[in-house]
Amino acid sequence: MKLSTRGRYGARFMLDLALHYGDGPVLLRALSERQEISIKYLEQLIPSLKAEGLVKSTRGPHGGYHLAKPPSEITLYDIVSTLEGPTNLADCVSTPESCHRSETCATHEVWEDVSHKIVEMLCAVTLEEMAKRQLEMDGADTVLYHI
Amino acid sequence: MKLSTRGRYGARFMLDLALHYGDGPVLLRALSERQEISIKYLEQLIPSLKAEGLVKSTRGPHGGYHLAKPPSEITLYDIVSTLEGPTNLADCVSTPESCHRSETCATHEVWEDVSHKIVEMLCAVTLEEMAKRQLEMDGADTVLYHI
DNA sequence: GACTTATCCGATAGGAATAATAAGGATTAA
DNA sequence: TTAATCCTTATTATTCCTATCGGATAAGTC
Repeated sequence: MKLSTRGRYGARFMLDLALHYGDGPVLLRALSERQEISIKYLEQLIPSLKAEGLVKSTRGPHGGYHLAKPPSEITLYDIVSTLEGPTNLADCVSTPESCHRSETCATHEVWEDVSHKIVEMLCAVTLEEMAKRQLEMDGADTVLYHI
Repeated sequence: MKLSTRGRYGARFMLDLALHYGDGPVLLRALSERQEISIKYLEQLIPSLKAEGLVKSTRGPHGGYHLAKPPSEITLYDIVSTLEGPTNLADCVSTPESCHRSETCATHEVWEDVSHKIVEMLCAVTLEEMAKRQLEMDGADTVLYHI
């Protein structure tokens, strides 16, 4: 039922890139410090995100990572499914042949229905929207601190 | 993202009881054979379901298990949350203090939103509905076999 | 062309959770 | 007395998660 750190850390990584979209490459070390996630762990997630065409990189000095597309074109579903595989409640949803009961099992149908709705919800959330939300939260904080 | 076997097998166990609701106690050995789940594993799940008031038992000869309430009053959420704990995408949803970033993290808000909607979906599915679905599937099968 | 900076790649390892089985005996009720 | 649940303990394999180390490769910089 829970996401693993791959999906959760990956979402934070991508959100950070979205917040710096258009500013040139983001230095991994700086991102790692902001998000409090080890560089080495992020390095494990990045290849999948690159292969999926969500992230690009620039090597060498002043290099780093940046989104491969505008934040409005990247959804939470893209990120989570890339890093964790199919976002289903049970394996029988994506591979019905994994359980010989699939065709005659009412629970299979229910897992399918709920899983499909979860996919819809994740698809509905874009990085643009998340970045907006983050900026609003940061703004609210600033106001509080200045009282 | 996936449910564990506790939630999935638990759902099958409860659905089987729902299908025999009103017929007296269901013999665990018979249910175990129908559902292809070992008795010993089911015995691990049952105490939680009893403690939550979802299942009752009758000991001795002709004993077995039966639902503690009508199938219409038991939801999939009752079953899954009893057997797997909070149905959240991240721990920070149920226990925000588990991550010091919760208050200033946009991903936290998103996990919260999606998790709440998942809860709503699971609450909307009753055992009565699932039993109905199962009977319809079985009926369809029967028709096919008789062609 | 040497040097530096940063990404890239592979291997590994501890730890936790999951999944399933097993054995044996206590308890209850027909 | 017998058939069933109930309860405890143990064990075992397996997978997943998380994190870290060391070095290879590429691209700018001087």
